[in-house]
Amino acid sequence: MEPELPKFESVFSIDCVIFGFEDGVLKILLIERNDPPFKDWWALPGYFVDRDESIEEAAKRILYTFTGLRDIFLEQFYTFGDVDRHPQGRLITVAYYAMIQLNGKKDLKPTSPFVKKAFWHPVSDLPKLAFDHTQIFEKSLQKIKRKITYRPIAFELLPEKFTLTQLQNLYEAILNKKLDKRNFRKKMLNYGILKELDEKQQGVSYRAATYYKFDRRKYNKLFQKELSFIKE
Amino acid sequence: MEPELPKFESVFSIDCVIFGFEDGVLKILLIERNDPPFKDWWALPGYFVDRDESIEEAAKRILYTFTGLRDIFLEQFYTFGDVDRHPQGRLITVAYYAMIQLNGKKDLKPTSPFVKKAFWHPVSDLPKLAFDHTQIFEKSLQKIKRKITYRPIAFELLPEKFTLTQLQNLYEAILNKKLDKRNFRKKMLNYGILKELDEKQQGVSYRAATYYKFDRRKYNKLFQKELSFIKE
DNA sequence: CCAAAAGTGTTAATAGTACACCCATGA
DNA sequence: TCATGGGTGTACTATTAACACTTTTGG
Repeated sequence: MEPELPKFESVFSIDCVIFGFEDGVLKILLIERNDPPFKDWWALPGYFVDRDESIEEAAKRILYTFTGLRDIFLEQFYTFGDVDRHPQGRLITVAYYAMIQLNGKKDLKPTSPFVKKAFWHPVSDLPKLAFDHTQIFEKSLQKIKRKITYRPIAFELLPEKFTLTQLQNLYEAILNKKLDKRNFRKKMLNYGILKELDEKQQGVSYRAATYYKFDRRKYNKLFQKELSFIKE
Repeated sequence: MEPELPKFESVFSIDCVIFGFEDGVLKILLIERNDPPFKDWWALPGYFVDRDESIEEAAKRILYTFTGLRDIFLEQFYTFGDVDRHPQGRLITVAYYAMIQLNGKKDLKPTSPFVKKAFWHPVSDLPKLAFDHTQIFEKSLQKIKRKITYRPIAFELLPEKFTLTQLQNLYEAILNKKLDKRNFRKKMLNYGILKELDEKQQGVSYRAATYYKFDRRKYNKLFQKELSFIKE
């Protein structure tokens, strides 16, 4: 048997960058803080991890109590630990990002007393955020820019049915550059991971676009070998 | 002024996966632990972060005291925080990897009392490691496999002067697959980031290979836009 | 002269890029 | 009939993949 060793306590937190996409605009979820430090500031949803929950569980719990959102796939992307990043002492934060279908998830219902409100905000126009959250956001954007080029994570941001133009707008919003329409469509359709639906747009005053669906099964077969997904 | 807030104390640690390359074999640096828990086990170099040092400073300090290695570029790649990953309580660990030129750095001189010895071990044949270090190593390998395909981090593992065959062997060791010699050379030379030297191998009983040097300046110009570096 | 690794080119297939007009729809 | 976005093809270039023999060197 090993001798009895002292127990230690850890204090650490998580922050979440939740991306959504609406009206061709890339947004993230912010909260207004209800408590000091940074009371009344806008911030990323984040809080302390309980001692008996995994980091991911914590991320999910905090996201739920801060926003009412559930069942979201979160991916860890970086850990921030500068000595002076929190006024109450040394605190490290494990940061996660997620991408969600924003439609139908507009009315956010925080139940946590630490949150005054939760809301979506365009990434192109972010104000100064609490703590080092601006830096955390920037790192997350950097990560997803890279990731959408080799993994089809962008589909997470779109509704079940979407048009190719919506998909292209999303890529353009994340990569922050224009793409060629014909080449984009050719490429996306070539992968064979989009299923064309019979359904078309309704009630638009221009030619109705065809809806497509992401075919996750075909994707899984195709991308087991981790191919490059789109060139930069 | 904001009201006085309670201070908190964090306990967390770092672990390092240090890659080296020698005789065509990819290796990592292990230590033999001198203290419980997992006394006498082999482990990744890692220890607690001091309260007034950044995570990266801690990683450098710990690596130095555990191995005698200095001035190494460390890159954070993941944070491990399962509830039961450490027998003394909840502990999260920020993991870093580094790639170093192994030649001339074979005699490792740990000064820390927590370390019995430090040594290089082939990755192809790792024993069971302390804590969740096997899992940490596997994640690091996954990360560098991806990274060498778009960034020339592999050069860090080679001596200043190297032959194209050495470079190819390294890629093959990391990716764990054979590459075509002609295509590999063509591609590497095409990037224009290798400088051919006048020098050739000495004293080999076969045609002497030309030495090359990595041209960091040209690389920086070329890869500002983060191109894809090698296809998988 | 043998063993061992260095070094070298071509071809075919695939993927990427650049580019402009007609189509369908509702108002 | 007009405004709006949907939808389409071709030619060129670049990249990738497959593939085998000659050269140099020391022993």
